[in-house]
Amino acid sequence: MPSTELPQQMSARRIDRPVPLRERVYQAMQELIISRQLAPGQHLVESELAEMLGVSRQPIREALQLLNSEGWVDLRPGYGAFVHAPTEAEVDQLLVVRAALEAESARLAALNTDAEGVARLRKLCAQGEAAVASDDIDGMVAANAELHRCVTELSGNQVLLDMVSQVDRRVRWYYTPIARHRGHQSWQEHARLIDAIEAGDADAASRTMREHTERTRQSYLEQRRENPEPEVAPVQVRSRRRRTAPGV
Amino acid sequence: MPSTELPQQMSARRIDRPVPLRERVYQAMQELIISRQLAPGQHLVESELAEMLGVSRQPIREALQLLNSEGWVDLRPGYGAFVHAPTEAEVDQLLVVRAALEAESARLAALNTDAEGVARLRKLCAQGEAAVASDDIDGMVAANAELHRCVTELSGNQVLLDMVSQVDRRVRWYYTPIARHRGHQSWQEHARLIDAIEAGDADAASRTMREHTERTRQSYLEQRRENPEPEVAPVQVRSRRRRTAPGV
DNA sequence: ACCTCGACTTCTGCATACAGAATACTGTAT
DNA sequence: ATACAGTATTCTGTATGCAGAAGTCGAGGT
Repeated sequence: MPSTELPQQMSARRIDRPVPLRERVYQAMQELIISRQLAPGQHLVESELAEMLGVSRQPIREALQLLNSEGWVDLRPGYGAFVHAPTEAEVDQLLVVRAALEAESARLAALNTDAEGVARLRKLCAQGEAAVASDDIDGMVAANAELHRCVTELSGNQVLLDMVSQVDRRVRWYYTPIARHRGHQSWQEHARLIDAIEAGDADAASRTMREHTERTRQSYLEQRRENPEPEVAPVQVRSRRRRTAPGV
Repeated sequence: MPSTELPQQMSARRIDRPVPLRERVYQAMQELIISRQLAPGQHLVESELAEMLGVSRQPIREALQLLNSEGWVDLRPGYGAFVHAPTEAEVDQLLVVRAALEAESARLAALNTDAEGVARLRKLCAQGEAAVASDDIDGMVAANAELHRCVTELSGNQVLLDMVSQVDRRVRWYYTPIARHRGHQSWQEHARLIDAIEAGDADAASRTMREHTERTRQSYLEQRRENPEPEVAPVQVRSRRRRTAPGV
């Protein structure tokens, strides 16, 4: 029974409001997908998920709706849900969109420039360079994500932030190989980007960000070409198929 | 491998598959919101909607999830759903994002330029100009929407198309006054945009689109300043409050 | 051996039911 | 009159049940 009392220690929420189950299911499933425990293409059976997560089908369904609207799973109306399997073309398109949105973020951030924000950026940049120096891939990825997010926050455009975050989650899978591929250069570009933002030079900031994300995209394409399908578990069969009980 | 892969059976896509109830509810509610029959800020009670539309609460809930993820309603976890009431700042931000995405669309469309697509654009442009000539506001809005959509389609980027469509639906409310405000000039700009796309001049196309959407945004801001709240029904009370049932 | 037809299984879609949470109301005290 | 507390009520969140549709498997015909 899911009536398990959990110590409501999440602070991001309003005072003591229980996080809806659907949201926890959403989070859990997103992580299962990112970690490949739910493989791309896999058929998701509601009752199995319900059992696996210890809840009823209802919150599962609602979470699936959400995951669908963000491109994590595909819903075939009469049939079921499938973990979305992004093609190379699709990831490429996502990176193009991301490039456009982030270039706009940088432009607006430069127009909104503010000393405190620039300081945050510098700090993150330093963290990233440190990660490069110690060859810490995960650290690079993390600092990179935070830095980009910070730029978008500094744009002051909440809609933009939501959108970039959404796109970003969908391509997060692909950052690790990219970071491995061009870690050092990437952080030089970040430094120049911050210079432009600090100077309030909107065009330069936009252009620098665009070139930066464009190189990231190129890097992805090269990586993928060298390593076409990065350990994609091949559709890991849905469920043990109970043979029809032979009556005899 | 003696490929016994099912040949035609693969397209077993029933043409008359029954549209899921949740989707019809989604459509219906979106139209109710656009037509202001459900007013911004209004509290949506699931059971009332269910009764109004003649279905159970389940498809209502699923539709609400969808409407929430697209910004049509706000979901307050413990409490309920409310028709989203966009602020001026939010609409402005949406228009900024739209400008960035559409500029990218135009850029890509110019790179992908193709005679057949340009012909479609020209035709839509002619329709729009005809609508301007006959002072047909709705015609202008429709032709405008189709033209912009067409440009994004020509970009060849499906992700971009999805994203632009989503943003576009959220600002559709505001197109009519804008069209009324600057109908004629708008179509001159469209013509120049198409020229740039036809010429394959990506920078010009991008710049033209950006200036165009930027003027649209300015037009919105002016309009809104003249007419701060375009007939927003003020939160039309939720439900007749049944006095405590007087028993027998 | 291949294809077709038919029944079975399983799953989704939808409806209903129940418990807890949040709100709004009412009465009382200051 | 205002503020506060207690109570009542409504609504959401979640679980469960049921019917129909989609897919699958197997048998029989060609």
